[in-house]
Amino acid sequence: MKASDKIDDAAGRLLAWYDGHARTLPWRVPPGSGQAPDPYRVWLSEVMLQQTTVAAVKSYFEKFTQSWPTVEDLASADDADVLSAWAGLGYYARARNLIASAREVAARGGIFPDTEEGLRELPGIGAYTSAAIAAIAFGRRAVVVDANVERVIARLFSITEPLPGSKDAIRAAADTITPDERAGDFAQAMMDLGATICTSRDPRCLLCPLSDMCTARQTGIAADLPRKTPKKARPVRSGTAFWIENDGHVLLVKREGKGMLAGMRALPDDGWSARASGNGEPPLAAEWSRVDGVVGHGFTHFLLELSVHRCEVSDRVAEGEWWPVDRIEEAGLPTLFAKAAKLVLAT
DNA sequence: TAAACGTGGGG
DNA sequence: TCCCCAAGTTT
Repeated sequence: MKASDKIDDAAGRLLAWYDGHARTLPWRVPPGSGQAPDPYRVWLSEVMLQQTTVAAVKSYFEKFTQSWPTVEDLASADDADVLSAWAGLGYYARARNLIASAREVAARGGIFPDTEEGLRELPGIGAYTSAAIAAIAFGRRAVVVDANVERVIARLFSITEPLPGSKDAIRAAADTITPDERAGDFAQAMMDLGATICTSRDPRCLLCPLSDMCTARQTGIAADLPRKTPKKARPVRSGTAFWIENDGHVLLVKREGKGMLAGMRALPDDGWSARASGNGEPPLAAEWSRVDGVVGHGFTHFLLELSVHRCEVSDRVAEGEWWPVDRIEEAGLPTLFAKAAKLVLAT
């Protein structure tokens, strides 16, 4: 039986609201259109949307689907082209996992797994994304819980324990209102409600189709939920990037490993990291000059103040790609290094 | 379990 | 300006 009689028709209420208020999004099939969603586009959009706003994703989704219309197209692309196309979107492990997943799916004939369990085995697909794809692309009932749903459910049921400790309780509550039919529409309706009505700050309860069943609204604490455990302060690190030029070309390197910006093109640097500032030592002996100004950049877990030093060399002795300076915007630099390049070229 | 992992926009 | 936050996953 449901948690409460009052909440019984939350799904019906929400679906009716969605039929009239669904956002139009490039990766979305309109409710009631009868079109079958393309699992490739659902998957691609869901990965891009992980911790990333709809506004930021739109242009990337268009670019990717135009360059690679099918999962086989993406699977056969060069890694560097995919990473370069992802540049600026952040969380670059997503792009590396995207390539790996595309190749796995292509190897299976281009057919995506159609269950949560099957999807969950692809790299870069976790609890949320597997549920979302199973529901949206394949119509399977799945409890889809993202940050929007956490917020809606915490308020609807007045779950006051702070996140992330309340995740299990929130998921259990979400389960009680998840319908067997129209699972994909329901998931997207919850996310649209969270994104447009049940917003983090200043929820617009007067427009909410569930307002009369929302216990947090009844007690006036909706805007205070969900509570969250306080975050740690971010340390500030400093570092240096090096702009090494030769005959109108600048030296770019490929970042190794699996950590920060791994796999991405970058300027050489002095080894700065989240743990420690850089040592300031340039990668080669030359007549260096410091570029005026500093690049401030906020990562999730630390802040970086990046200085830029530049030099002109007569021989291309260093390891890396010599990239035409006047085409630096096509290099697919992560935002940090794009900012550094901009600083150099502004002087 | 907690930390690592990007970025841009809004209040 | 600064802090919070966004369709989370991996280790």
